[in-house]
Amino acid sequence: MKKPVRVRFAPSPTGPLHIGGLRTALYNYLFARHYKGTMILRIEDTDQSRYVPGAEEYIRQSLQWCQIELDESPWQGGPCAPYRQSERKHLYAQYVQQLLESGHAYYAFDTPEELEQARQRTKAEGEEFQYNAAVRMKMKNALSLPASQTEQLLKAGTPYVIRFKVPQGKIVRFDDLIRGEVVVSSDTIDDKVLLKSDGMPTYHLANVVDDYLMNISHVIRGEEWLPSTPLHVLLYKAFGWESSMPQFAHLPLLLKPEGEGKLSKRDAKQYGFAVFPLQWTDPQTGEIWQGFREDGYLPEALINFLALLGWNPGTEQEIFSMEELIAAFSLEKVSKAGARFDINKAKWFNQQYLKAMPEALLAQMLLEELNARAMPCTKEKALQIVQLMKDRISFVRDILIQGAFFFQAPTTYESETVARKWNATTAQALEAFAIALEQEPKEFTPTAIKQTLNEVLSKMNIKLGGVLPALRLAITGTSSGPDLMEIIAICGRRETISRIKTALQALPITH
RNA sequence: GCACCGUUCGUCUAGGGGUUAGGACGUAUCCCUUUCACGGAUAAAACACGGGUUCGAUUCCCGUACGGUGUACCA
Repeated sequence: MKKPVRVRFAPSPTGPLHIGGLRTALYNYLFARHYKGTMILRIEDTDQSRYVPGAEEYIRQSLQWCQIELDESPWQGGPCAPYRQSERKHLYAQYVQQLLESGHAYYAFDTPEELEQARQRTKAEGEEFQYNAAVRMKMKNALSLPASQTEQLLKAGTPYVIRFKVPQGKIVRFDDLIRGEVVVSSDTIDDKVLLKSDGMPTYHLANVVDDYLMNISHVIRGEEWLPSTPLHVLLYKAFGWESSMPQFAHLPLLLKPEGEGKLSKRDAKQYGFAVFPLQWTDPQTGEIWQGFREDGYLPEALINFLALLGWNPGTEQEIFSMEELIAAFSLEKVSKAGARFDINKAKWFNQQYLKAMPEALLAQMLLEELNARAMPCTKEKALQIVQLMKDRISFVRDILIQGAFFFQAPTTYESETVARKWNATTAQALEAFAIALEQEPKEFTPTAIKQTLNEVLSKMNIKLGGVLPALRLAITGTSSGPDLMEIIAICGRRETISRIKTALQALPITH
């Protein structure tokens, strides 16, 4: 009997959603949709001290921007509501009580200071402190203390935590859908805190209880959870929920572009690219973190890029729509090793999506960029520019740089091109061309312009190739770009003449 | 330190007991374009190392090295 597929993405609202988290959400979503299952979002806000206002809303907007749809969440509700762990507090207390009664958990009264001292002591001996079977009887808890004293402490309102009593000498094994069988000795696991002194559960308790209560069939999460999964398995057993335990799949991490460690927000600053889907302003420091959206990435491109970072269908297809990803996705094809983050590839995907986009839509995006900069432009002109530029850009914004001359006459001229391509002959030719343009009543299309230019040149007995670079220089200030006749047509007759005249005055003739 | 996970071109990856080890990004060259880009073509570029198993290992097993993650009353 196979359980219906129910997966969850469980971020904690401690800041903006990281790109690695976004990929985890994506894989969960693809898996859910592939199996016609349910995609759930659960907010893991059990650490009140790390709660960041706005983070939850940021997560919502990021997923929405990426078209990752949710079936159940705090924002839309669902059969397992509430979906915020802070609102489920009473449930955890109830379940931890069950563990207390069955002897799988115990009260512990060690203060943070005492624990810190114990850690220091063990560290001095060259080892790492573990609150486990070997030391638990030396600590201050319901196991080491006489029952009467425990009762007294509780009655006196002494702060306590509830710890899991990890069984000794047990072999814990589980099947990871990506990594295969994982085997760990229970002796390497310590007596983790289940319920904190503020009455909130830790991640370990909360995720097990909630996944059980929400009928989660597959836990798809980052590899950083792999070491604590044996503990979770032990918890399922202690609760007697082994038969309904979800299957686990631990995703490889996203690594720094170079050097060591996983991708962090610091890398964003260092390498100058975004690691967050949307721009984020830190409410405490006011610091601004760039986002993929604001950097000019299309959500489809970001998703395509992210999907292929750690997963591959085994074919040579590179471009995938969300529907295609859903159809092709499987956990078996997720790779095991961490993937280095390469922003170049993301750029390439964006370029591909831009090229494939309807021109009218591109024109509209260009218009928006221009409006944001108070640069006037008509719809028609934007469309023409886009048609000319779409194959040469990775971002719509590139048009403003590579095609700056569409919006403003050049103020400087590429000096190397001036030196090589600007001379007395070209200047004469351009002057004649300008005069011809003034007199020609003809339509101002690329072909007509070219004809006019050819007529002028043939009269002067000058070859087209000799003056084209100079003309381009006068119009654009550079030596490269799309078809010059097209550019001139877009700029218009009057502007073209004006630019030629300006150049003739501005550029000295040295040869 | 201990535990767990991993290791194919610079990067993302395909493959899998016998292959010219395939693709993509990036890089280089050429073609196209009197420019540049796009596009096309070509090239350089990889199975971490050492032992097994085997007729044969990049592929399977074991070590080593290296890397990653975890080791909180954080998630």
